[in-house]
Amino acid sequence: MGRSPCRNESNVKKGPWTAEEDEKLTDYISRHGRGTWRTLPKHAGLNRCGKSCRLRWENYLRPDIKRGKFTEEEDQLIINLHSVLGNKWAKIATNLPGRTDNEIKNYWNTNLRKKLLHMGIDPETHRPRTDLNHLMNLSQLLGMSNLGTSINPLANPIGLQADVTQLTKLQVLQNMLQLLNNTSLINMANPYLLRNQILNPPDTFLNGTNTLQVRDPMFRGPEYPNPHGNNEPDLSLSQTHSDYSQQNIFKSGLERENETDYQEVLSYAENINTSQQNQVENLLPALVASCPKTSTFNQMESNYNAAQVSSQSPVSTTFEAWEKFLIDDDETSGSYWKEILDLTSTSASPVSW
DNA sequence: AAACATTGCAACCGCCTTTAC
DNA sequence: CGTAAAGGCGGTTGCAATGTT
Repeated sequence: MGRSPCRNESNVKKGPWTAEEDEKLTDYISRHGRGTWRTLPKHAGLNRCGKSCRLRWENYLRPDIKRGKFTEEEDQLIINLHSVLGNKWAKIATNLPGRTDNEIKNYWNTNLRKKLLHMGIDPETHRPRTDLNHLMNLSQLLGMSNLGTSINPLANPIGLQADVTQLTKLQVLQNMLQLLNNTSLINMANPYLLRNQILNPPDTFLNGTNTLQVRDPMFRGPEYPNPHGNNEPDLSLSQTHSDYSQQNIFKSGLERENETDYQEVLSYAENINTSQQNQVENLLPALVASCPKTSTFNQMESNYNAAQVSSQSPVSTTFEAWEKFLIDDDETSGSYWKEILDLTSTSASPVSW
């Protein structure tokens, strides 16, 4: 295939660009247009290879480049697009005007990736992390949050602690279920598992609402409505990030002008395997997006149905289904959790798993 | 204040795809 | 149709800036 031009040009300069070089490049392109990158350096009086010039122009000098911090909306869009497209930075960049693929890639690796990891989401797969270290951290977090509640139940009048507790519970549960499924380990002695016989592979946990359904401000758009009509942030469970993001990604992302991606979405959606759909119908609701492969399938299905989802009663969201599932028998849930956590901690040695 | 660690990001490298001949 | 050149992309690196001990 084609050679890499820079390798055979031994005398070309490398490393950071000087202001003078920038000026030469900008000046040349503004007067003559881009032309052929290979011949551009010679004509512009630059001792650089064409590739280097292209990179400098595309990632830094181009006049339409947007500078400054990424907004919440951009964050959200990148996360959503990444769950659909994976590391296709160039494709993702086409949906964020003024942002370059390199910038988005760097931002993902330095910020968004860590954000997701902190939330217990695997940034590669967009699914809950299933490594045991993380699981144990969550267990600790859960323990701490319960302790805090018992010490001073009035310390948090707006219920943030309850949110953290609930979220952590959900995360622990989801992680454990996936662990159990991944290892085909079904402990028949555990009443919780007997009650919720889930023998399908983890992908089948997903029932279509597979975007991040976590009550974290990071995942909420500014236009997210507050049903209580006050100025406080809406921490209710009545709407999920899924509802918001599915519309958001559709409106501001794929649908806008990227016809290829949009068609891709539709073609995936049209190929939904109905038997698989039926199979997952009665299973547990999904909390987060899945790996790119299944995520693509599910998210595209979700996007395709976004209009329907948004028109449904807000009560019938996935997150609420989880909440109901966990809280229905609140009096006994404490013992359930104790059992589960005990089981987890005693089973956490590599030998057991 | 100095040494060390971490972070953020521009730039490079190598591979793949597209284009021209 | 085959091949080489050029463009484009994603992974990785190197280094300056910043934070921590």
